[in-house]
Amino acid sequence: MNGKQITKLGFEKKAIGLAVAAAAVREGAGLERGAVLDELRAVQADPAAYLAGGVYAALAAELSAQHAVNESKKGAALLGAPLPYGVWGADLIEPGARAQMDVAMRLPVTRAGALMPDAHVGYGLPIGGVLATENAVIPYGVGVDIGCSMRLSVFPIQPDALKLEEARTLLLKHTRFGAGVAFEKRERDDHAVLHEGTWEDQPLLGHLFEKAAAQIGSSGSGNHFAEFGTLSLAQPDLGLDAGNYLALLSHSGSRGFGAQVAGHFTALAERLHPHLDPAARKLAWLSLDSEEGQAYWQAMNLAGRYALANHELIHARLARALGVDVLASVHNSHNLAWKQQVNGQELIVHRKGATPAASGQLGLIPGSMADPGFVVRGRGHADALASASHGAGRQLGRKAAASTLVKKEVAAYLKGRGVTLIGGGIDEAPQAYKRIEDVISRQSDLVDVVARFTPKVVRMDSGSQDI
DNA sequence: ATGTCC
Repeated sequence: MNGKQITKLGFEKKAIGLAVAAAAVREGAGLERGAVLDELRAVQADPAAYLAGGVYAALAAELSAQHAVNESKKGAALLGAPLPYGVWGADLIEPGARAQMDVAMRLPVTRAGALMPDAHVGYGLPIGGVLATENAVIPYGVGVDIGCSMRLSVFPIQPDALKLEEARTLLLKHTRFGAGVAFEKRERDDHAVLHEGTWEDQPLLGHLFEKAAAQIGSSGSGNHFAEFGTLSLAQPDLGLDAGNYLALLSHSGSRGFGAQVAGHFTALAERLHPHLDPAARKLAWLSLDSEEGQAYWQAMNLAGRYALANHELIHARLARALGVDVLASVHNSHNLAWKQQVNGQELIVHRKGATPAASGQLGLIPGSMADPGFVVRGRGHADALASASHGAGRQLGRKAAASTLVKKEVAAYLKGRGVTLIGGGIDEAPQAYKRIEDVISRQSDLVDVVARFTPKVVRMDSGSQDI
């Protein structure tokens, strides 16, 4: 028996030599060439049946390995062209974000998608990207800050009744900002989310519990904020009369806990997809049929509840300090994946910096530290997968903002709008963001504006370069 | 986004 006959049977690479060697043994034992070829065909047809032992075991193992690689490559191949997807505010979106969305729309697990008008480049899926997949979840389709969210509390207080100095003092006393920060031990609050049994369901969660318990109620860094301002209702809504109210708006996420969950599972997804096209490496997914996919789903949802708990504590502390009950509140997550019916099929809808906007659903879309934010009500637009933007969106990256913006101009912008800033890096300057009015105007078919929030006293992380 | 390795 020679290599040519073996190759003709369809054996490849290392399997050729192993098949030749096994055939020589069988011919040596007196078998006719035709019978040996039949045996080789049988091994090829069902390698698993020959793995246990015998002359064909090594060949069967190699064939099984080759089969697994081929299946993996087949399952990881990108579509030749992106599936079509809706884009809102295309004139506001940089080409890089479109290119990232195009790659996401070529994943074999993708079924639908949309790009919101605040879109800009991120890791894997662009910020402002909405992606619907079938039976698969993409850790970087959710993002690093799992469960990043917004909360608004409206108080029974006239906006001018809270003096500037008192607002500053309250924010400094009751919020904590910065990477790695936590409340001092005696200041630490408790929350029901810390008493869930979920923490004991995975070693990773158990390991991260102490960090989560230490950081609960804190706000983090980057674009996270807590701010007092004026909520203006032109018409009665949210259970409130029309008018102006003192309100608190916060943007916070799942802190170190969520970041570690995201890092762990995206690395795991990448390892499980070694044959994924390098262009889509950061979009590696986990099947919801797999143990890993179920573990991510559980951890992601816990991080989502934890992030909302952070907001609840921030708002509870400040409401208590003000000595009032909250009149009305709105909250929404904008970095998360949800099970959602899309064209009659249950899909996994990832929103990475996108506000859920089902028909009638309330949401919050902030502008910047010195620009208005909006309470919106979703219109449930099917092509947008019932979503809207999560903010104004960056028009300058962090580095570009730090190198091009001038402190003096940022200070003038704040002064012109009567905004007092505590902390705040220059990379978060209003000039680093798109104009919120433009972004809102591009999505009038996705949401209706319910109310306007005008920031007055804003606290953010100091970052490396204060304004 | 996060003390940049779970």
